Amino acid sequence: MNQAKPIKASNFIEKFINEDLEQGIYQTICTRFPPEPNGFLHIGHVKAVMIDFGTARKYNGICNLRFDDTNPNAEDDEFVESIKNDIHWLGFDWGDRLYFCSDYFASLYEIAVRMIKNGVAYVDHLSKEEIRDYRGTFTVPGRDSPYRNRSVEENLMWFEKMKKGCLAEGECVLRAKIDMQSPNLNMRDPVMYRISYTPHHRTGSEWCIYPMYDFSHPLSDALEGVSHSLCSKEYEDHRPLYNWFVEQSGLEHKPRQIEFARIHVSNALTSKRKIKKLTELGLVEDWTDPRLVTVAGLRRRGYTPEALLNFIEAAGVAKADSVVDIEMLEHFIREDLKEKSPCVMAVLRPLKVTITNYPEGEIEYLEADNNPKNPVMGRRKVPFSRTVYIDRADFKMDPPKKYKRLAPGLEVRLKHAYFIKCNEVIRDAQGEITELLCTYDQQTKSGSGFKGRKPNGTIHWVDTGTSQHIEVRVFNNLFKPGQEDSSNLETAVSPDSRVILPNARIECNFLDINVNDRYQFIRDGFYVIEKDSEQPDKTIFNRIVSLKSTWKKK
RNA sequence: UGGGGCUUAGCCAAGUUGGUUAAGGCACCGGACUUUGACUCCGGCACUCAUAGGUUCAAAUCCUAUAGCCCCAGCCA
Repeated sequence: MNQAKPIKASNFIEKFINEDLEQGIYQTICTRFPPEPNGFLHIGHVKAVMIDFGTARKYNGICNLRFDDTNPNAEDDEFVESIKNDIHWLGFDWGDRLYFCSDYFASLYEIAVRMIKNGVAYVDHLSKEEIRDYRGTFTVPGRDSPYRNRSVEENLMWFEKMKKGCLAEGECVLRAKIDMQSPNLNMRDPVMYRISYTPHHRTGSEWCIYPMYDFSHPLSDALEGVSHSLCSKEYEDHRPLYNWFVEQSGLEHKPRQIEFARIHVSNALTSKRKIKKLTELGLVEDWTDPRLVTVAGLRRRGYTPEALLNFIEAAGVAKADSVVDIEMLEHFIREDLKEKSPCVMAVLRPLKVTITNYPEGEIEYLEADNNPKNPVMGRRKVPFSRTVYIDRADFKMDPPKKYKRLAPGLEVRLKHAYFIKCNEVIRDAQGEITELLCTYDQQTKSGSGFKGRKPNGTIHWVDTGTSQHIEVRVFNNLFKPGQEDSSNLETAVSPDSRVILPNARIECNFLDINVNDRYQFIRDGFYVIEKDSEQPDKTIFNRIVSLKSTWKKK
């Protein structure tokens, strides 16, 4: 396909791609998303997915999903399934281009043999410790291994033995012969193959030698015809090596590696290692815990793919180290859900209110918009009677100035219903407020157009007779402020990171309740429905994110 | 310490073939509106681009030096 007019670049990667296209280095764009199946995807991977799949999509090219499964000690099928599922959920598809590096083991082996024959690879019998020692340091150049100049025949023989399983783990490795004096440590004869008898999740015991990343990755890219290998910054040092292996392999196709900075989110962990640690310590349920920024956790929490994608796009692609404020993530889920999710009334901490001048036994049905911003979501009937619940947070004995809720002697509007005025407060023996006695004003009915006076605010409520009991889980930041980088995760995790409110009540007359449906609790925030796996009949509302502000002082 | 990167507001981030008042978003602060203290709307928010010099009529953009931060010494990826 001829790219006569370059697509407008929205970041530096696309600028490079445009240049390559203009110079005719590549005709079509092919990228790849190369996760190692050793954990669940998290928000950081969403960025990579978006860059890899998104760039391909933008250039009308293709993106391969390739699992970098070259280390049998870490990988598992459980993770390849979750990764595939998460990518689909995010809205991307690899079509029939699902690859595994392990599918290339035979080709890679042949290339290694060819490199031995060309004199650029050798079998080294130095121990792990000796190799480290011979590698030198940042300032001290490395020394050649005594095995570095073995004959091709000898190397071939030993490599054959490695492959056939005649040798023990750690006995020797295959190394690239480059330059032990290089200022770039990656070029000091990197290991290409090591021996491991751990069964591989896909190839079982077929192989006992496994290629290292630096060798397998560039060649997998070349084998697949990848034009642009987009990866994170820590691989910048590896680029010369990447190019060297492509060159030495004799493969025709020459992919180009371009690096970008990973995304970090404040007050969240975007490290697979640390997330894994949290699960192991039992500080979170598992990889799908809603407090985590794993894709599965965010999904359970109620985040939508759109919100995640918009967030990543807004955060941008650059090369500077950065930490994006988690408020930005929250902004995008609010924005996405604002017009999508129905507004319903719920009280998290119920407080009984009796409307003393409302006829006993009478029930009337009030009209309520399901979403005032989005009329196509329709309306619903809300039952109203003499006794209702409001939220304890909406009543104060001694209201501060500018308080816009209920207090003794003050009048507020019950959303969708009437003005009520608080006349009396009832307490129990412990002095705890148990009930409010109020009167309502019939002429202030919602929709009546009453303009006679202004209420002191609008609060939400549910009917005592018809509201439904629910369990609400409120998720706060997993970490105490500023502690997210703590090496001691046990003390960094906030005990308030998950609060369970067992007595909450919600209107029960709205639509059908389905798992994964999202609702706005008026004033309180956005919630998603989850079923308790142990008590499938129990309805749990997980808070996705709260509304912007509550009562601000001053 | 050798090598590789990075540095524009509280947080991200455009802008880098040098040329009028340095995009946009998040956060924040005013004000309007309001049957959600939400939403929406209007306004504010970098005389300055890590620092110091230099070149130029003109520099965030070019040159020089300095500082700070990140990555690399796995038979992990």
